[in-house]
Amino acid sequence: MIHAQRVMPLNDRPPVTGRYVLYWMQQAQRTEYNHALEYATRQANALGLPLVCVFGLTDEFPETNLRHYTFMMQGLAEVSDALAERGIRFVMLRQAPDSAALRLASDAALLVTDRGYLRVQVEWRRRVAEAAPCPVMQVETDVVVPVEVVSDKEEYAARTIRPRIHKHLLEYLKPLAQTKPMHDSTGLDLDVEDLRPSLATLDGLSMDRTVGPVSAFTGGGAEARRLLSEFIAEKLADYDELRNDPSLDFVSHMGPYLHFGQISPLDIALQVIEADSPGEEAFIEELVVRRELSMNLVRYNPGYDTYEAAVPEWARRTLAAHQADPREYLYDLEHLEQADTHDEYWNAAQNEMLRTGKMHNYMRMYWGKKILEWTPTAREGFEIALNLNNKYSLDGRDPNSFAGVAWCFGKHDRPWQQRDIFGTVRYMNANGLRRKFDMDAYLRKVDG
DNA sequence: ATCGGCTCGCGCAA
DNA sequence: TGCGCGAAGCCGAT
Repeated sequence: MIHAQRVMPLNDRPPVTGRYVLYWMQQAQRTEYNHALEYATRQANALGLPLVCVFGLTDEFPETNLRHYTFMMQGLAEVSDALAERGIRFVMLRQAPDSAALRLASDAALLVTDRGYLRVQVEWRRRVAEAAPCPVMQVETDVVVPVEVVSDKEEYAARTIRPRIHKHLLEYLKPLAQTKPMHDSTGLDLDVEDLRPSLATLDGLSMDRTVGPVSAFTGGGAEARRLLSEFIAEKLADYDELRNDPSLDFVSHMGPYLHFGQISPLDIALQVIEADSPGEEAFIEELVVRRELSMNLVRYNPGYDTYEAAVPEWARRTLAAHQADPREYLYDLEHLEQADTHDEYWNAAQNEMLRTGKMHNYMRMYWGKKILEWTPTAREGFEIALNLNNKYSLDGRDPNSFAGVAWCFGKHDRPWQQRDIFGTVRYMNANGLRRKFDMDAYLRKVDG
């Protein structure tokens, strides 16, 4: 079902006649469990019109490179095939997402899109809603509980958002039925030069190619569902106990797929609950409470990517008070980027990200805490951590990335024991890693 | 191995 | 206004 709270009109244009209903795909790059696509299909059927899907492929997306584009294109090739099978024309244009949507909006009776929370995504939608001659509807499909249903303000911590999410969780854990379009649109004459969604198409785009594709993760909904099935069958039962151990592989690996909208969090949640496993509670906590806390941050804090706005006042105060503390180790961006520090665990974490496009969740915390410790100011550390994460992680620039980096600097956390450099911001060290995990095994895992 | 203290502020009870 | 308690820890005491 599609709850009314998922649907938001972005302008107040009166109904117009048109040749088709347009689904502008941007954040939710999938055909399964996509409320926006289903909403668009039902509207098209109600209006007796065919449905067309448009996607704008730009090489000017901030901070992206061949690694991100390859993963995304693997998913889009699959989307293109799946839409064709359902009789829906998929149009990929070499244009910015907003201008691609507007290019086809002129002949649309209605434009439907999905929702993204980053500034650039909000801005694209604002421009489309303003310039489109037809009504524009946004359907929120990349969270389990719609962000504004959970809270109308920036939440302070997981403990404040948790009860607000759980209050609505059952209500939103509802399957989504798939509707078949009444009219086939694959043969529609649209007078556009569209791109073929394939890896070869990337050759024609100008982008940063210094960060290459990874073999550790293949993009696309099929691969996401395969990994999810494997996780549920072999790892979920021990998730609570073993998820933090970086020498093991007891995580779901859903991050990159969620980032590109290649799988739906609702779909994941329903499958995990269906499995009736002891790991359910811990997993839902990560997938829904903590993930949607990061959506809350990006939605309500316009400076989510800056030190001054994203890091809370108490943390900035205590870090500023320790600004002048001597640093035993100091590294610049280049040395950190090349995993060239005195700390073999940190280097391994950085190398894991460089080589696989993903860093183990627990090491991400350690990694960020050490950047804070080894850079001249907390502000510089914050910027370096964000920069490296966005560049090399497949899920860089996700709300989770911004929240995760900010957490290392005190966001969504509480003060702890006073110490040098950190003040009362939570500290982590290598002894903790060794105490809890087989770190030699982690080093072998990354280097092997 | 286990435990308390560290330290701040939100949110609820009163 | 008071009070309990918290996104993943550390450290020293027992």
